[in-house]
Amino acid sequence: MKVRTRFAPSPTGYMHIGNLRTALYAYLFAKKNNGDFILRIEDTDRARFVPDAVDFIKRTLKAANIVADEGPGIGGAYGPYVQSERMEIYKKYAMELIEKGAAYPCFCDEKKESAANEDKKFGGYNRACRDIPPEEAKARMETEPFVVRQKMPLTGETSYFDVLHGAISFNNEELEDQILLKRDGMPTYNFANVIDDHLMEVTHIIRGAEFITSTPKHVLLYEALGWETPAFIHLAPVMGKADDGSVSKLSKRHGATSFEDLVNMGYLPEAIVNYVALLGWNPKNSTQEIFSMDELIAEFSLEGLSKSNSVFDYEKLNWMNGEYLKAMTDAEFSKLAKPFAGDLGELEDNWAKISALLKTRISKFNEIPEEIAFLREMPPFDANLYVNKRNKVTPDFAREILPGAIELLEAIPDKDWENDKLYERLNAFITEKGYKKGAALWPVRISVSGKAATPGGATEILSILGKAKSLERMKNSLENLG
RNA sequence: GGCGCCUUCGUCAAGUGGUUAAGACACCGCCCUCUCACGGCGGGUUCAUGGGUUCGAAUCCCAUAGGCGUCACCA
Repeated sequence: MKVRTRFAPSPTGYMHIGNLRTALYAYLFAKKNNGDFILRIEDTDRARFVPDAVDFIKRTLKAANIVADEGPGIGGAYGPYVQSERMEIYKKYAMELIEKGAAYPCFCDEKKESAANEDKKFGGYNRACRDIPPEEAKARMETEPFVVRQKMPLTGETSYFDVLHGAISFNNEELEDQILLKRDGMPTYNFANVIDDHLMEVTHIIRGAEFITSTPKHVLLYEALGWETPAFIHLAPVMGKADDGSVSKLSKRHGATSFEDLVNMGYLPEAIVNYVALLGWNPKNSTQEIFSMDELIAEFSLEGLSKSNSVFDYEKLNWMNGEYLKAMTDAEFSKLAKPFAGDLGELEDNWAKISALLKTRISKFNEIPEEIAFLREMPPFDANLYVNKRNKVTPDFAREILPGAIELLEAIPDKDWENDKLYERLNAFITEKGYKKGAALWPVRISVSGKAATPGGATEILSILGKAKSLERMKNSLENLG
């Protein structure tokens, strides 16, 4: 039998990182087994419907390089793939269950139903509806508003096998007569889900652990319909860590939690996918951590899934993103990083040089503006910045060396104002004077950057700034030294 | 609260009765070095607790604790 998995989000206009991971695993499993991956939109809650959310989901999956074989706008033999377009189908099966006596319509008014009632089993209203004869039910359904409920067993237990967790069972007493069709005619998640997964021939349901406790309801539905149950795989949730060290389900208070947020911060989609893949899954027999999508597909297996919660760790994501950045060519990096650089003004022409220096120094693109701020504008700084213990540099030494360095640089023609030549000249000067290279170049770099740490060394910064600006900065710095 | 799932370094995790309990991030040290970073080398820190079973337990069983989830005409 061909493996078929699905990702079935509700259209909220937001792709939580946990959902992305669920989609990824479903996709990887399908592809690993030469199966199909289906996108299905579960938009049965009219109140929460967000316009354009379907497009958003599709764009997100595309950016993440998760490709659906079937879905809205993609096509496939099992459509439509949007639940609101499948109303007739759900209605048909609901009627079938009513005929069978496995479900029944409830005509009680909404208020009464929602009122608290000790008889929870029947949703807080009278259980008499349960025994309504099918004929009478059908007649009243023509004129009165109703919901359809499934008759749940009063005793015994329902169990199922979860590929990850093994056998799980629940007492049927815990289950109330679940609603199949809502008052507005829409199916509930529990109902539509079962119908669609069966009709779309889904073989493996990969979804979040929050569905563990509602799965017995689904199982009872499969049984009532006389259908075989698919395999269930319930994934442990992704947690976030708060500043106080406490851990809870990943949410806004932990910072960015959607794929889009992360991309906007300057993380690469490939790196996010790679990191998320490893949050709750690991390749057996290997310590590899950097994976392309194809490698993930090749390595993926259900055995590598973790049963326990995992905590989203920005530090590790940073590292991984940095690995992807470093693996890029300078040209690729330069191009992708550019939109994060802001207005470069006169530095525009030197972006290639600047970005090359940035590549090994940032973990994500949004660090760029701060990294290069000193190039736009000389930051004010204190003479103590000239102090460098390791090279035994002091402000006095800066006073000593700077005038000579300025004089030397001033003599260099514009055409020779580039890194290699600058380095060569400065080096010759340093050797001649008997200075140590590290010690001599430190004050130069400070005088021109005003920062203890910079992307690029002294000569690289000089070359980016250009002769005029460099000398202006050096002279000012020397003057400020007094 | 009932029910359910889970529990190896701070974090991601390997491990399925006998291991010096992998590896990675982060952290620390050294080397490299025109600062920082990159790169190289090295280091510390872990089996939630208490009982069993066993010659032997991170691995099996029970209990406790803690975390998470779920109890909707939301998914």
